[in-house]
Amino acid sequence: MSSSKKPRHRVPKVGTPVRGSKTGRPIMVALDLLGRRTALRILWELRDGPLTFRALQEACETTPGLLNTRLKELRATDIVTHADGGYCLTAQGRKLRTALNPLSAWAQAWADEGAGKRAQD
Amino acid sequence: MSSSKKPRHRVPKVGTPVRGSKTGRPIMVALDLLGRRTALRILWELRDGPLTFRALQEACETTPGLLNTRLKELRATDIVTHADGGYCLTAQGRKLRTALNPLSAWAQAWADEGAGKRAQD
DNA sequence: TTGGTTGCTATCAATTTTATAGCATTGTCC
DNA sequence: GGACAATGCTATAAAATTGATAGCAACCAA
Repeated sequence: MSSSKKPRHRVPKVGTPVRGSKTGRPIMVALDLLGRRTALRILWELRDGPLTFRALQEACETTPGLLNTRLKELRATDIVTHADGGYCLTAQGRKLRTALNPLSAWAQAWADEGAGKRAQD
Repeated sequence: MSSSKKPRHRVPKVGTPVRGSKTGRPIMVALDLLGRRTALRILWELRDGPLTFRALQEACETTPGLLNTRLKELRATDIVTHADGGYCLTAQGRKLRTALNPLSAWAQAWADEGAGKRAQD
């Protein structure tokens, strides 16, 4: 049987509709999963190795509640795991982290061009 | 003078604190900006050229209110612009889109491995 | 047994997002 | 000149998510 209390939170899953997309296409699922607050940040902070729940919480400047919600999602999707020394990236997670490298490179260039600086009057 | 009514919405800006980060480091600003709902999706949907407000809204499966909020942010940060035929990516925006390619490649591989499928019992 | 650390859960307020409705242009078409 | 249709939004209220804070059970060490 599958639990009796209503789920107030659902983990994105490939092949089924996710928030903002009815198709369930992988890229959409990924965009939903990674588009949630601090999801990308967690990936980023785990880049140099495992961190304990609390260390990760401080690194991400977030709250235990949200961190735990995100960790459940990232663990359920095989991106993060809770190994011996704390939370760390799985093989898939490391690949994802690598796939994010161009993003940080872009961010730096973007900042250098002053684009972000012109924002917000 | 700088408007008298209090701003209920702020656009992330390099060098100043953003949601989830007090440092204002470019990567953090980018993670905040792109970590907001449908932000990445908008970038994705504009990959093949300009779309009108409404076409973009349908493509992103979102509402005018949210779309408009995101567009303001993306326009203020020089990632999206409203040219002749509708909304489209700026030069920076196109670079960002390119920087996201590895992500979609990852998403496909991730899906193929069935990782996302195991999620959410 | 007194402390510290870790990994959470519980509550509640604040903010964000979703769902709808609708309006002021602008540009056809007849 | 109407009668559309399309575009680019704004407005409003409800639902969902996030942020802040408190606190607890398990474990380890002194």
